[in-house]
Amino acid sequence: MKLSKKGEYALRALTYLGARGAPSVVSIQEIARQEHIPKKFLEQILLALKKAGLVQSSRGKAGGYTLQGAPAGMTLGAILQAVDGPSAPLPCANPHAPLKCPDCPSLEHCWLRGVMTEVGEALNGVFNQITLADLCRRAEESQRRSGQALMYEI
Amino acid sequence: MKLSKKGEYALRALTYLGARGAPSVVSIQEIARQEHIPKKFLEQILLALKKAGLVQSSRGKAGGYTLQGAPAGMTLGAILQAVDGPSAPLPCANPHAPLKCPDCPSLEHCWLRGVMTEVGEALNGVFNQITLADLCRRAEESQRRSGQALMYEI
DNA sequence: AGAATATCTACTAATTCTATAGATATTAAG
DNA sequence: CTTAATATCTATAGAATTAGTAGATATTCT
Repeated sequence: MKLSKKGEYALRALTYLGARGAPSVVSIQEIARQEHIPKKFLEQILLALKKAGLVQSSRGKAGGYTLQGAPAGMTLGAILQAVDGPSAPLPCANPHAPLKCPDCPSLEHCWLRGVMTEVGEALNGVFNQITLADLCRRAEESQRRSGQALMYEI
Repeated sequence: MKLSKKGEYALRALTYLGARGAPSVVSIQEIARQEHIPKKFLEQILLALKKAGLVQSSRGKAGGYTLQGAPAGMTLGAILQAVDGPSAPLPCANPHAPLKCPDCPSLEHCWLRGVMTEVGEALNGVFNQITLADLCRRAEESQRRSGQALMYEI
């Protein structure tokens, strides 16, 4: 239920990219500075986002990251799964690759499985209805209200 | 989004109580044995459930625990909150007692707050729509199918 | 009095999460 | 061709949370 730091940083970084409007190339360093995220940690996060196909990167001088695709097509669920890995309430409640829970005698005997699979799907539904576009919109509203940059710039 | 062991054990224990039908008194030891839960750990869990008003207890010989109220009135949300404490995606996204997140300059400047508050409420909605009665029903179905006791009895 | 139970507090062990370190590869520019 | 700025990758350390254990006390029934 609690958003992990990885998740939070991923949302901040992607929103920062999204708020740039046209797909511009932004370095890890810039994002880290502006959003107060440890640079080396952000490295790993952006790498995970890249593996998931949510951002593109270019190396070398003047390299950096760019959003891959429109913010409206990038759900909270996809973002969090990219950095935190797939998540089900119980190992056996993963709809795609159900695993026997360590304590259960077998998949079939776990009576929590059915309910928890449904719960997990309902939770995913929540995360999949919110997109990066929503986050960007909110961030810009907030920026307009305060007259300040996204998060920390004063 | 992963169910904690405390949460899982709480659900199992309460379902065990609920499946007894009429509010009968059951000892920690019996629940622990039948559901394969470490006894001392279960102690703490039942104590938390008692503090939250979800179970009653009686001490002394022949003492034990009883459900407080009907299973249909006991939501998954209430159960998990009792053992794991209140939970919001971010500290600032708690609808009742919002706290400044460690990294944020202030509550007002956090543009994640609005979205995350909504997400948290949607997630709570999911947990509050499922009750112990649902779990008991599922458990009994499972039991009928396999001809076995709730979880482990063979 | 004795046996079986719940209650309470403190502590230890295991696991997961967060962050850092350091080496390598790539690219642009001078 | 050298330098500077960047991404990439793997390993590890440090911190925090979760899971589980231990032991003493209080209560109740027989």
